[in-house]
Amino acid sequence: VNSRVVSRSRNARGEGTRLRSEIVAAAAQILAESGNPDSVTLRAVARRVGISAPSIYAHFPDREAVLLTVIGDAFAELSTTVNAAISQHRDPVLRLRAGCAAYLRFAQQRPQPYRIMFQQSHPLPESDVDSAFDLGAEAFDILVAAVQACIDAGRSTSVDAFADAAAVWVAMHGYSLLLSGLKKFPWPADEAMFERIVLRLAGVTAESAAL
Amino acid sequence: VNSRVVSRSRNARGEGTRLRSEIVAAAAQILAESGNPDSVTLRAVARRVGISAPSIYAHFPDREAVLLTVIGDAFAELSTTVNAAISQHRDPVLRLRAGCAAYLRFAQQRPQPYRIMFQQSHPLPESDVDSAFDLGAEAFDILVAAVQACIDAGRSTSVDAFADAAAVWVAMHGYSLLLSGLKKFPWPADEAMFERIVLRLAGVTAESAAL
DNA sequence: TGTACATCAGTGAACGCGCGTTCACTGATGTAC
DNA sequence: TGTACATCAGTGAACGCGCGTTCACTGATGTAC
Repeated sequence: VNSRVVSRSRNARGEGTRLRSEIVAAAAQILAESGNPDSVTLRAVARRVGISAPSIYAHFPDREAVLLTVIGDAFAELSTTVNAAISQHRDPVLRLRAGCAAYLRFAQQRPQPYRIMFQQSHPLPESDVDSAFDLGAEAFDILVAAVQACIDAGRSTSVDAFADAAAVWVAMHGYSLLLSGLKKFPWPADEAMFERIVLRLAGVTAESAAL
Repeated sequence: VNSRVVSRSRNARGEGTRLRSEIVAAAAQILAESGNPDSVTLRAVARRVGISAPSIYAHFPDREAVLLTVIGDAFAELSTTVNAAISQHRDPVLRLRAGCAAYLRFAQQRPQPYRIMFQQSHPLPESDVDSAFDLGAEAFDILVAAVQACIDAGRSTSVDAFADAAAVWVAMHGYSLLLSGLKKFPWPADEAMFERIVLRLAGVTAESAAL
């Protein structure tokens, strides 16, 4: 048993990571369809992937770890997509607009992950809530900086970038959730809402907003 | 068996309604503690009330009906409390302030029912989603009217009461959820947020807001 | 006032189900010699 | 090139659990006569 010590760590043979990502994708699908983390069961995931449930244990210690990966991926994607949108512009108002638009787009396109990302409901252990919180705080700093850049450029009347960024964020959050949740509500045009919950709350001056 | 036809309907003997309301209260407690409608099981409710699970069937056709009653009660309470707050004032700005403050207070004091009330996640059948929607729409009309009253009194610069009321609502919604969910976030003072997401979005003029 | 009986709230056992997780296993894959 | 064998991905059966719901029941309560 302990004879050969050379040749350590075989390194997965092609599968391994593939199955792992199939598991995560299936879990994400189920979550997107049901909107309920409780329905992301190991057996349901395994059925969708076409494997037996115990196979999942080769890649994740338990059910919670699967869900955590899905949510962590969603955070990473949101962060990436917002950063990409912002960095396409140099004008501070355009950067703010693009970042917020990307945020709202993500929330509309992935309503269920979005909803669960910012929900305290305890499928997550304390340590992971904290790490998700750090990710979120980092993203929020970007928003504060974007508002501050508008102030510095004389394009916003804001006198408190942090508080105004917080207002923009909560408004975007509420709009995202309600827009995807209450489809029957006679929502004003998207641009009208955007003008109010982003530009007005950020104190962007009218002539600046008009570009 | 079919001899006596006189003396119909005995009318519960004291209990009956009492047990029913104990069931609803227990379900509401469980929901408030867990934040997860799935954990409001008939067995858990029965354990808390101190009865056997099948006893619940004397008062509700199934599990879903219990949850529905809890949520319906929460809607009724929100509506009542907001209306009561508004009707304590005659000044339109004060009415708007009081109504919104009451809304935010409700959401902070009953975070879990609040969260589930406005969530599309399907524990509810279509017809009940619709009736909840009607309740919510009615409450929203009150907000629109409050904003319009400010406009009519020359206290708001708003030119679209409906769109501005929608903006106020989504912002209050997002603030409510995030404030109770992210307790570690360094939130600005409550008044600072209130000023932004209610008064500024409703277009209430500075001198009017200052009273 | 007394008694037979209808009514009613509530019980306890049982059903079938889907779940997370464990465990001993199987068969294909690649490597050492 | 051939063969023994370690490794590894994945399986199938089984466990104990909590669940919603059904069903036949029990015993207290109140009413008709």
